[in-house]
Amino acid sequence: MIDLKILREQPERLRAAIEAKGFDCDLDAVLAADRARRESLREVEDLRARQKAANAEMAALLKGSDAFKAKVTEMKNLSAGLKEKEAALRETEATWQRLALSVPNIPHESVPVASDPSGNQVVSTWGEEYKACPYSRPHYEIPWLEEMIDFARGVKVTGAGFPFYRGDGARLVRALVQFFLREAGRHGYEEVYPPLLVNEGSATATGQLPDKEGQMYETVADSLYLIPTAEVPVTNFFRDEILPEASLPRKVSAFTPCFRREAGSYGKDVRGLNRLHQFDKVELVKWVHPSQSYAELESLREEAENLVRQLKLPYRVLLMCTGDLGFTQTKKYDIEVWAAGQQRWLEVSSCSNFEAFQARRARTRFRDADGHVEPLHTLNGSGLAVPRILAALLENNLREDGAVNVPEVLRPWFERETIGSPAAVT
RNA sequence: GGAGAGGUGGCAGAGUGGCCGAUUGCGGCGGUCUUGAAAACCGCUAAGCCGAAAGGCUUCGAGGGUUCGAAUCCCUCCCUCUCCGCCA
Repeated sequence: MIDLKILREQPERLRAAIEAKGFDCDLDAVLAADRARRESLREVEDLRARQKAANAEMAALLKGSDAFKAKVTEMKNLSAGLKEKEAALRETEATWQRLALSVPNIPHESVPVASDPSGNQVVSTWGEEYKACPYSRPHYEIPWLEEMIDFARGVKVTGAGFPFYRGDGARLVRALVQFFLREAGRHGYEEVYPPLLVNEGSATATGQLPDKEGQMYETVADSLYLIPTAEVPVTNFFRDEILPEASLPRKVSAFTPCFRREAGSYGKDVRGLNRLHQFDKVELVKWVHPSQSYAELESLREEAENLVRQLKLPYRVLLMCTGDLGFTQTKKYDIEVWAAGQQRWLEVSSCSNFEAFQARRARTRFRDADGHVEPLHTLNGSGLAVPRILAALLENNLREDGAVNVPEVLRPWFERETIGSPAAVT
């Protein structure tokens, strides 16, 4: 939800934001709905005030008296009028709410304005992009891959995009998750294991609803949604709560599977592990004081980068342009690792600031020392998403003999130095 | 899943048609007293919306309804607790 003050006082700022993000949103309709709602509200409140005043009078009157009866007759009329106005108000409120939820968040001034990904800025790179060599290949062409990641059986059991991880593959997933969570703990994040299904209110607060229903799996009988990211349940942890200012920043990490329908992206990057309907991710979420959110975005990005560096994967950081910003975000960094086999970059983390956009929808606020209550700022970032990391590890660490080196930092959980040695191939 | 009991302010807990945004207690904040503290006493102690302000309105799980008037009566839904059944 955008700040209503900005909507009313600086609509041009919003118009520019909508334009820069490339969203379709009729701001004039929103403004008209806002005016209609306020007018309608005034009418209703005026009548209710008169009704309440009459109530007090009637309470003092003798029940059966003529004066009382006269009042009842008078108030019957008023009540009928009020009922009509209330019905009208319900309608204007519903329209207003639907429209207000359609206004996207405003990009931060430091975000480059551009309509397509060519406007994204590479802000840093780490490690070297390996050139393709005679034995390098995309992970989905490694001969023994199906031993570790069984796509065919996943298709049989569920459908495309739901692989089985087996043996070393399953263990590698677990090792990565353990590593990510341990690092998050070291950075002061409280580990949380959230529900994997959320209700409509939660999905609305974080911005998945309305409009993006198509991206989430929905349960038929209970109107619950499978989470597309832990961001949804975790950000809603403090929904409808007021936090003491002294408790900020709050930092939570969460490992969960994520479920995405990816409607409309069939045929795009769908090979192997590049794009799945179910994948594992550790998500980092922060609730911070508004004055700190951009500093917190930088530290979040740094924490995510640190994970990739420890895995010794070459990566680059992109500052996303306005056209690549989501509906809810004001500023976003993507971290992409280099996958030597495919000779391309794979996005493994997305670190975003939402300012008060989600907090307003979720009614998560903080109270300062003077007792003032205001929405806080929320941020989140992947730390990290598993399958593409796995893909990059397989491709970058593939040796001439066909085995893959396992990064040093995963040893506490993986316990071996290589996987997929030629001997394992059958 | 079946039967029953409930959902009221930070917490506990009154309130069964009007003067109830709501008695009271606890907790929290401020003050008096005290060398300091405790105790005692006094005061304050919800959020949202509308409004330039004065002020007004909303909210007693959610949504409808009855009524001149609903925390209170009716309906639907959600949730919690107890018992039974089932079950990882």
